[in-house]
Amino acid sequence: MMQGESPKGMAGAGAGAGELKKGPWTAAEDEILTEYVRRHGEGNWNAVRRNTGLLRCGKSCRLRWMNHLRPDLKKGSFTPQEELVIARLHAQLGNKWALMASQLPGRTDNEIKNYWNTRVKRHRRAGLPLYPPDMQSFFFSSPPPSPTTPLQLGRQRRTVPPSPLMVERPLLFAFSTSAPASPILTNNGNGVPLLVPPLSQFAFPLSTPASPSTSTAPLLPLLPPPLLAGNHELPSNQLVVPGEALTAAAAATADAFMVDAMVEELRGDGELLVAEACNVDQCSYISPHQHGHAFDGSAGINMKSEPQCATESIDANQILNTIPTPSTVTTDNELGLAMQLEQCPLITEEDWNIGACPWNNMPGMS
DNA sequence: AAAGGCTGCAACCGCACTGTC
DNA sequence: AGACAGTGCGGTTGCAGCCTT
Repeated sequence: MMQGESPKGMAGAGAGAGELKKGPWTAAEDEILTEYVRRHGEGNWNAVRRNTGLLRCGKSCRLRWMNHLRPDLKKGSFTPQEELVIARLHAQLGNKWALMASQLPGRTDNEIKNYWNTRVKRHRRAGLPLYPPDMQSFFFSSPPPSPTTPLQLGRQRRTVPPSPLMVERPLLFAFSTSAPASPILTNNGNGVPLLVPPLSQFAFPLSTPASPSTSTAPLLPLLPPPLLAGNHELPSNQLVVPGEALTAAAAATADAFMVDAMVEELRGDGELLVAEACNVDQCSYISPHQHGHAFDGSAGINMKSEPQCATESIDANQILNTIPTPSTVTTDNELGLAMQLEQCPLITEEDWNIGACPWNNMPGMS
């Protein structure tokens, strides 16, 4: 029985006036919606119903168009490259499906979300680490938090969910040696304490060994953790730095910028094309309080301003070597990673490499 | 061959944000 | 300033098809 034809969902042809149909879309409905969008363009989805008689709510129309009818959608399963991008994006952003989708042309947030949730289930069942080992070691000096679940996190809407890299991002920053203030002890939402340095201590010191004295050009577009974003509603168990808050837009921009660089990195053939090394003043994460331009109030994904920066190609080892090791920070998560990796001794870096042994060749993977 | 379990995916739901009046 | 509509997002649900026993 089709979902839309179930007694519960039946609100279509036979339904009373004003009733909205639910369930799977029919080809005829698709046709109507496609034709409407072709004529009027996207947006104003509630008008679809008014103008076409389609018994679907605006949200349903939008969803159908965005996820299935858009002509630029890419069909089929994810490529290994895409899977790697998703894993990396998730490592950096957490469950920011829309932002991730914006970096994967032709893919939808729903698609990515479904893929990832499936992956989480598989890996959990198989006792495998969620992220490739190189990412575990690169992004996390401690392991990524376990996949978010409602039980663990509760409702987190607009509260800057603790994405793995958000959680760990401070570790990728060098602290200003001239600023002795203590890091702020906060919480990642899972009850795991985090060390978040005051914003004033964030710096971009990851200069290349070749130019160790020039600290204005970061190797990676690493950004202050959005945990500090003042416009975000933070969970009560997270502390903010008063007066030194980034705006949500700035934080989103930061993520988008970082994602761009990451995708760029993946596009590089063999060599890790890492960063568009920027003068800090030119980078778009700067708070609008400091720079009035470049912030139009729109969300981050549309604000991928092209930094006016020189591009550098840097060997990955350089980056790894320049990332400060937070030797004094040991969390439950770190212990967890050690245990997790120990439990999976057969999974090597090679196993995760594209082509060599894609994830879907792993045990339990189809 | 049949039954039950599992998986992938489409769609819905509720909340939050944004713009307009 | 507040109400409202429109939109976006992430979590969840339910179903069809496949797989296993």
